[in-house]
Amino acid sequence: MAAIENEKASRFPDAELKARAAWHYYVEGLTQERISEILGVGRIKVHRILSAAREEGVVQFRIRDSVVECVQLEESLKQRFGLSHAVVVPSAADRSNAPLMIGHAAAAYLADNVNPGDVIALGWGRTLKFAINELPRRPIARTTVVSMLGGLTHAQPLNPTESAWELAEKIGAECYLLPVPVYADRPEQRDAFMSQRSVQDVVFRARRANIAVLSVGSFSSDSPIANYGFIKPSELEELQAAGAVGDILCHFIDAEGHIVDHEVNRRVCAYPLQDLSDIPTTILVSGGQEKIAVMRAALANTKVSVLITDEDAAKGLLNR
Amino acid sequence: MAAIENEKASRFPDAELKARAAWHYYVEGLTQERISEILGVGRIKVHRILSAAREEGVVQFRIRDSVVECVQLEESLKQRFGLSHAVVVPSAADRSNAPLMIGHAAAAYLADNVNPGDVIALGWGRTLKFAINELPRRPIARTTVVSMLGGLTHAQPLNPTESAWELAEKIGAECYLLPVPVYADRPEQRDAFMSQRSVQDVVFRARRANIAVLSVGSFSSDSPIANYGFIKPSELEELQAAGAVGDILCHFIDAEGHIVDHEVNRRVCAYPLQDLSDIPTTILVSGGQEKIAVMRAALANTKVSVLITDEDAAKGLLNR
DNA sequence: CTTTGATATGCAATTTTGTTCAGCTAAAAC
DNA sequence: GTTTTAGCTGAACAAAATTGCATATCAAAG
Repeated sequence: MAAIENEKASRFPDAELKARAAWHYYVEGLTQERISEILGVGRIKVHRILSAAREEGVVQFRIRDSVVECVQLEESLKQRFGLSHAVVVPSAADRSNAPLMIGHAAAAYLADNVNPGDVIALGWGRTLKFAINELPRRPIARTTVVSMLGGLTHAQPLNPTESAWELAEKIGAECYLLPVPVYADRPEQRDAFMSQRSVQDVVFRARRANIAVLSVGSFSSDSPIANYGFIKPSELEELQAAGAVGDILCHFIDAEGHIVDHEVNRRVCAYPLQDLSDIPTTILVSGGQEKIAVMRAALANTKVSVLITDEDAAKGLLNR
Repeated sequence: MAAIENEKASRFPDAELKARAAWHYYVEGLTQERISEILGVGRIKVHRILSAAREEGVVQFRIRDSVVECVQLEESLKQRFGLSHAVVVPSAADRSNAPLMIGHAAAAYLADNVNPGDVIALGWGRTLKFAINELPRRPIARTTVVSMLGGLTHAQPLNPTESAWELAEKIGAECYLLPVPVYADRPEQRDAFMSQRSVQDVVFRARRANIAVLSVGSFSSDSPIANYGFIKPSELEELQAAGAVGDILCHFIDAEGHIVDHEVNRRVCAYPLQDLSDIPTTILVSGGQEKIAVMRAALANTKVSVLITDEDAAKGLLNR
């Protein structure tokens, strides 16, 4: 139970200042120096306040006109994969920024599409983290957030537990977490964990969710699942050798979207992949070149209703 | 009928470029130089594209956390004036920017509160122009915009006709205009104009609106009504001598909100002030020191349900 | 073919913004 | 009382954005 400290404490706890500075800077168009006079703080501090405001999503940038090409891709994706909705954003120029861009779009989508009373089942990933980060902190009545994944033992900045908690806080939701590690040490342990009453209870709640939000992971070197070290490099190789192209909800799947037969997949403490079909709306948030294969796999064998992605991935998915 | 040319033609008609540049700049955080490489245009052109994007409201800045003090003012205003809703934004540091800030808030409010099927009766003013400008260009089904004011004979950039048209275009609404000058030369002419079938028809439509959006004008020197010259300086003085504190829907009113008895008020071609009560939701969008008196007057004798203003004005209204 | 005028482009100077680093303060530990 | 540490702060520098101005481009008119 130890270290889930809410490290949220921002460097500038004064929301007042952040909001005021943001108004003067972004809306009124004043210079940082002028703002420093008005607020009576140093110019550099104004700069830091503004940085923090962006960082924490106090200011949100919204781009209204969509890019023509992206709109066409959205249409094609909907048709090709039977989606009810698709959002395609321009690809990031720097590969590593893809999660930022897609997360931004996901935040906008969620802000518009989460309604009072909704129950959100949440996956995990860098893209989702960005999405949650950019979400407005506006309470939505009677919402619930349920994590579909166990937590990390060594508390990391990017953590299913942390993400669920942060989302819940933003929209003022009740929050249910899986009080187990995402990967048990051995399959029998997993079974023991999962059969616990408290865990079953959370899984049951997830099953009753009306919205699932999740992303997929690839084997690329900067993937968190590869770096955090709870899967050994040797296991990653074995998985790839067994045909895995990536993971969805921490289940490793092959190119057809089927769960690969490997011990790791028997150690995962998560909402069962095949049960996603019980959730009416499934939102898949992922993009970037390196995710194309696993996204195609996920779309092939998992019911996805909404896809939020970028141009690169959209094109890749459509060019078979 | 002459010169209502839609001068909208922006310097950068390519919405594609604007949207792409905005994504890379504001969301991805790239430098303008980097973007110029990606888009294959000059660095300075990128800058100009971004300016245009802001200018035309392709990028929108939204500040989520509100300023504590402003929230308190909102509560007080609601109580004091029996409003159903109030929005208070920080005051602009430069007096002349007040319309920018308040317009921004009004745009956000309208974006959230205009629903399919709504009929919007529209007033006129610089603040409203900014609001419309910042509104997302997103069609809202079956909406209608009706101008509550006549037009200007010498087409000016700031013009009731132009504003209504622009709003209609943004939300994909049908648009009805009063095909007469806002001030007739003589009272009898006004009566003749207003009794025209086409005019009556538009006024009738305005009366059936469910939302009225309007602002008030003061006598300050930078007020458009003073500068555009369709009211003579001598008349402005007479009006003030007669107790007028400003105008609402181009009707000049005294401190109690009653229409001042003066010829100018018998020449105005506009939706009748007292008939505002026929419209369920009336949104008053105005602020800044110099508008306090006329805002108080308007609130005293006109049914206002929503007030969007700034700190200065809010404080002024509350300190009697 | 040249002129004219309107528009677009990029250079260069200037302003604004971002970053790094060393010093300062104050609370906690010794 | 001194040391340690963490957190701020702003000066100085580096990078980026902005603006005025001169030049280029192109279409219509002469």
